[in-house]
Amino acid sequence: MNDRKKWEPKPTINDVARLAGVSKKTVSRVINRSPLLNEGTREKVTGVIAALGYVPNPQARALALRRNFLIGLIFDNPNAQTVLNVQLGVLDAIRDTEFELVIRPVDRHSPDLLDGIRAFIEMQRPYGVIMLPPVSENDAVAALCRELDCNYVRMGSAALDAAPHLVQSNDRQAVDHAIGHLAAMGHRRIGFIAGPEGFRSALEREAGFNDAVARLGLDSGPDIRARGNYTFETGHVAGSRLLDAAPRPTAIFSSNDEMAAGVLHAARERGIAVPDDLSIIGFDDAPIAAHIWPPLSTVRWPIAAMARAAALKLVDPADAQAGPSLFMSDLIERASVGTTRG
Amino acid sequence: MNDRKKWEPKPTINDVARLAGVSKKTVSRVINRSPLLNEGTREKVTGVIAALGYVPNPQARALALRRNFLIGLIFDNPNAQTVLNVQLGVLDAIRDTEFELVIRPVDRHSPDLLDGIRAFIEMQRPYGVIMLPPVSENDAVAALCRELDCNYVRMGSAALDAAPHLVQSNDRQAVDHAIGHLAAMGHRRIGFIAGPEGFRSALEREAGFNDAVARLGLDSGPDIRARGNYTFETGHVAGSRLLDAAPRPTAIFSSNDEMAAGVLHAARERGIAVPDDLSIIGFDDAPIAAHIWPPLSTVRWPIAAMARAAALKLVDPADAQAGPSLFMSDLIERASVGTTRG
DNA sequence: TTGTAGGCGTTATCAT
DNA sequence: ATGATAACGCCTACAA
Repeated sequence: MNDRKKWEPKPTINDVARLAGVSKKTVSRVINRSPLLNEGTREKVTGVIAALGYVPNPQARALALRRNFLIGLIFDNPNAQTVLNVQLGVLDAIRDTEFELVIRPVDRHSPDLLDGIRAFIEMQRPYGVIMLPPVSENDAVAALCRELDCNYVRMGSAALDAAPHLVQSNDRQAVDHAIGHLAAMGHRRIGFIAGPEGFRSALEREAGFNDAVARLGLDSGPDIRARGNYTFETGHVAGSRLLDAAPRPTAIFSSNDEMAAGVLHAARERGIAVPDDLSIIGFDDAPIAAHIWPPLSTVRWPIAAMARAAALKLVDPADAQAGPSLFMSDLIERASVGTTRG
Repeated sequence: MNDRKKWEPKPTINDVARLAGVSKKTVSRVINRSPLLNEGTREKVTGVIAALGYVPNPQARALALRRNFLIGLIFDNPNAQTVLNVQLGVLDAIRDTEFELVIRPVDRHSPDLLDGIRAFIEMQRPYGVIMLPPVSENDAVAALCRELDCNYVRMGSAALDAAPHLVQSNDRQAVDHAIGHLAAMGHRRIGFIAGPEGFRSALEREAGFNDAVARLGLDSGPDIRARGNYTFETGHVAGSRLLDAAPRPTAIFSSNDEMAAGVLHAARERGIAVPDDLSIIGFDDAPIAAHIWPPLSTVRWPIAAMARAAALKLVDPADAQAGPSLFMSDLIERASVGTTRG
C-alpha cells in the first residue's frame, strides 16, 4: 500500500496539480467535494491522487481553515469503563477519517473550569467537542462553546439542549421499569440509593423510582432512601444504612453498579444472602456487574453507542439535523434478583 | 484573565512584533527560547506578549515545523482502569503545555496494525508516541517509529529498548517478593495463574514465580500452574482447575487482579473460605482489588507514574537522557491472605 | 544580536 | 468551470 522508502517526501497538492495539469485550487476543489467541477476534471485529478498516494496535510488545512480536525472529549466522569467505552465509541465513528480524538479530563468544581476549556478551544480550535455527563449538564460550558463558535454535542440523561447538540438516554423510564420488575417479583419495600446531587442522571433515576413507587403504591419513607456519589465506598455506606433499618427492604435499587457492588458488600458483612434475602439491581452494566458474586442484574446504559452517535452528529452535518437522538436502556437480568420470601 | 469579547481576533506574532518594535523573527526567538538574545529585548517582548495575552498558534507552528504538538497514546490493553490511569498520567505531565493527547487503540493481531500506525504518524506527524503493553512489546512498531523519525517511549515490564525509549517496571522481582510473603505465612503449595502468552508482563511475572519457587523450594508441578488472558472469566476457569486438583493449593497468585477476582469467584462456588482456606494475591492494584470481598492483597503496578515519566521523556529532551526509568512495584496487604492452617 | 525574504501546504478571493 | 494571487501564522536560511 505504501512502498516509498524512508524520507522520500510526501506528495503535496502541487505535485498533484502539476501531474494532472490543473491548478492547486482545482485539486483543492476535488478534495473538498466542490459541486462546481467538470466531471472529467474530477476523475483526472482523482486518478492522480490515487496514483501518488496523496493525502492532504491536516496541519496545513488546519492553518488555512482556522479549524483543526480534532474532536475534544471533555469529561469528569470518575468511572474508567464508562470513559473508555465513550472513547471507543467516538473512535469508531471517526475511524479512517482525518479526525483525531483528544482527551480533556476536567474538574467541574474547579474555579477555572471555564478558563481551561476556553484556553483549549481557542488554542486548538477543535472541530468540535463532546461532553460526557456530569460536566455535560453544565450549561455554562455549552454557552462557552457557542460563544467561541465551537461545535459541540452533550451526552446526557435529560433534554439538556437542542437536538443537534444532544444525545440522550431515557434513564427515568428505565429505572421505572426496573422497579416494576422488582414489584412483579413480589417486592413491596424497595430501597433506593440515589446518585450524587448535582448529577442530572441521579435526578432522572430518582424520578424514575418515584414514578414507580407512586404508580405501584410501594412502601415509602426516609428509611428506604439513601444517597451515594457513584463510588463503591459510598454504596457500601448507603447500603449499610438501608440494611440496618427495621423493617429492612427486601430489594435495593442502586443508581449505578459500583454502588450496587458496595451494597452487596454490606449485605455480605451482615450475613444477608443475595438474592435469597435481598435482591439488588444496579445501573450501567459495567463489567463489574458481571464479575461480582452473584452476577448483578442491572440496567444497561448504551453509552458507547451514544458516544458514536455524538461523534457522527459533530462530524456529519446531515446527521446533526436528523433530529433528536434518544437511546433506550434495558434491564439485564442476572442472578442478584429473586422473589420475596416470608 | 481573558476579557476580549466574542470574535475579536486573537493577536498574532505580527501584533507582538509591531507593538514591541522588533521583527517577527525576534518574537519567534523569544517564544523558542533562543539563547542568542539581548536580555533587554527579551524582556520587552515578553512584556508585550503578556499584555496582549498572545499565545502562539499551534497549527501554524505545526505547519512550519512539520511536527504537531500531539502525543499519541497507542494501546491495546483491555483493562479500562489501566488505560485511563495511563491517560491521566500523561495528561498530568503535559498539563498547561501546548501538547495534547490523542488516543489510538489498536488491535495487535490485525494484519494492518503497522499500516494503521504508519498512516497515523505520517499524517498527524505527532511530536511523539507512547506505547502501552502489550503492544509496546512489539519491536516492529518501534522500528516503524524510528523509520518514520517519530520519537517514542515504550512502557513495559522488561528491558525492551534503550533508556531514552523505555519506562520499565520490575514485575519479576515484585512477584518473587509476593510469593516470598506467602511462604512466610506458611504456604508451601502455591498455585500460579499466568497471563496470556505473548505478553511480556506475563512472562516476567511467571519468571518471578519460578525464581521464588526455586529459591524457597516450594511445591512444584503442573497441578499448580494455569494460564488465563487477564480477564475475569479466564481467571475463573483457571482458578477452578487449580482448586479442583488434589492436593489443593493453600494459596494462589494471579498475574492480575481481574483474574484474581475470578479465582475468588471459583473459591466461593466451592465453599472454600478466603483467606481461611485459601489465600489469594493479585497484581495491578486495580480498583476491583479493593472492591471485592474480601479485599484483595495485590502488587501495586505504578502505571500512572510510569505514564507520566514516559510523557516527560518525550517532551523534555533532558529528561530523556536522564537514564533508565525503573519503577518499583510493592505489595499491598489486604484481607485475602492468611496463614495456613491444618 | 537582529532583520529580510521565502517557504511550510492548504484554502479564499476574485478574476476569467 | 478554472486559475492566479494572496492569505493563514509561524519558522529557517541567510544576511546585516
